[in-house]
Amino acid sequence: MTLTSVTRAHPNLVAQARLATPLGDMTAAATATGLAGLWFDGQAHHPGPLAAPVNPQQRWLRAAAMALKRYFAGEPNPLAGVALDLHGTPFQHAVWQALLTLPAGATGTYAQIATQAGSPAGMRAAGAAIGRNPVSVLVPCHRVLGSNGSLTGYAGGLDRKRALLRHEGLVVALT
Amino acid sequence: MTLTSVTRAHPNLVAQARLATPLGDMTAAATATGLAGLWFDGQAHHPGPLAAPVNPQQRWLRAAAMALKRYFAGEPNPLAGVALDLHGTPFQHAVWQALLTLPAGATGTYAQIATQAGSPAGMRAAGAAIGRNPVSVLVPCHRVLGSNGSLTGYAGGLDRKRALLRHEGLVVALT
DNA sequence: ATCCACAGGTCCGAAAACGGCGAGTGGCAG
DNA sequence: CTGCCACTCGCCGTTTTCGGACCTGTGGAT
Repeated sequence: MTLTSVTRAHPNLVAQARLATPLGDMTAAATATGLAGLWFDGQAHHPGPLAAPVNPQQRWLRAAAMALKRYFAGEPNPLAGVALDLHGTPFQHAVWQALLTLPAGATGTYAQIATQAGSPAGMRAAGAAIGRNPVSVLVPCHRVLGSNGSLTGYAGGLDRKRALLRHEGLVVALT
Repeated sequence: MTLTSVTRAHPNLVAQARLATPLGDMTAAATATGLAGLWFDGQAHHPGPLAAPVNPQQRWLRAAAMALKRYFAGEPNPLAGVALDLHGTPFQHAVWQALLTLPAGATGTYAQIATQAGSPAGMRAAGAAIGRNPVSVLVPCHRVLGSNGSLTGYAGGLDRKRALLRHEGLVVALT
């Protein structure tokens, strides 16, 4: 673990804050350039305690708070005005970028995302990359389902995935 | 488990409504093209809660309501003016189509329907397909009996099957 | 730096199980 | 001999289960 520990968290965070949502409290983190992370408490791949100072007034953290508010109010395009500064491998960036093309109320499959990310056979890898999405909710990794329509997984727990989809007007049956 | 997240009902429903009948309340669903489903509460293979908005004024739902009324009033050909837009496999479509050739007061056997559907040896498969008939009552799956005359089964319960047949003037003994 | 081994996560095809059946068989009464 | 059950077994489309294959990310070793 000598050098360059990657993806655990963004290398140059400058601020963090706590944000409350109908689905539980979250931690947000930002660099000077944009929003870098947004995690539910205790979710999978949570980066753990952050070094950055708490500062809810930081530009991108305020923006994130407003975006979340807009999202849960059902407004379209909640990410407007929020810059993202994500940290990951090229493939991960491609995958996360693909996620952003899914509008609210729509869903995609892992295979679809993989194709869009330039690796049509890499659906499993896409699954892994999606699981590591650093910005929950706003980067809509919850809109990706298995090719048979099953929920298959969510870092924040399947309950939240169901809730998010339901909030977007989709009818979710079970598991 | 491993269930699909989106309901396995017709993919593009646009409206649903509740309809009352002498045999119990039903849920009806329609696409823009025609009536897509009609289920007794709690019947087997009920699709569960539907995504479509409630709208009793939708064209095919009004048509279905009138058709049901005509049926229970004993009028012939109650389906006149009602378009159907059913969702199923080719075989299922063939079976359901075959059902529509049975006039009120007449009965057929599973073997007969299977033959008519193009699969003379597939009576058992026909039974399964008939059980999944999405439009109860109006698509007369209740007019199919075992080759020995037994009732054998009905998604809405044998009591309703008996009642429907009796209403059509048939003398039903038992089982 | 580079390489290698391993873990994680989904799709797809084949195979088996599951029904709203019928026909054929064999045992028992009448 | 004839008729009636109870049982078994073959049928066939659909659904579900299961195992294998593939790509990337991580971390330790060279």
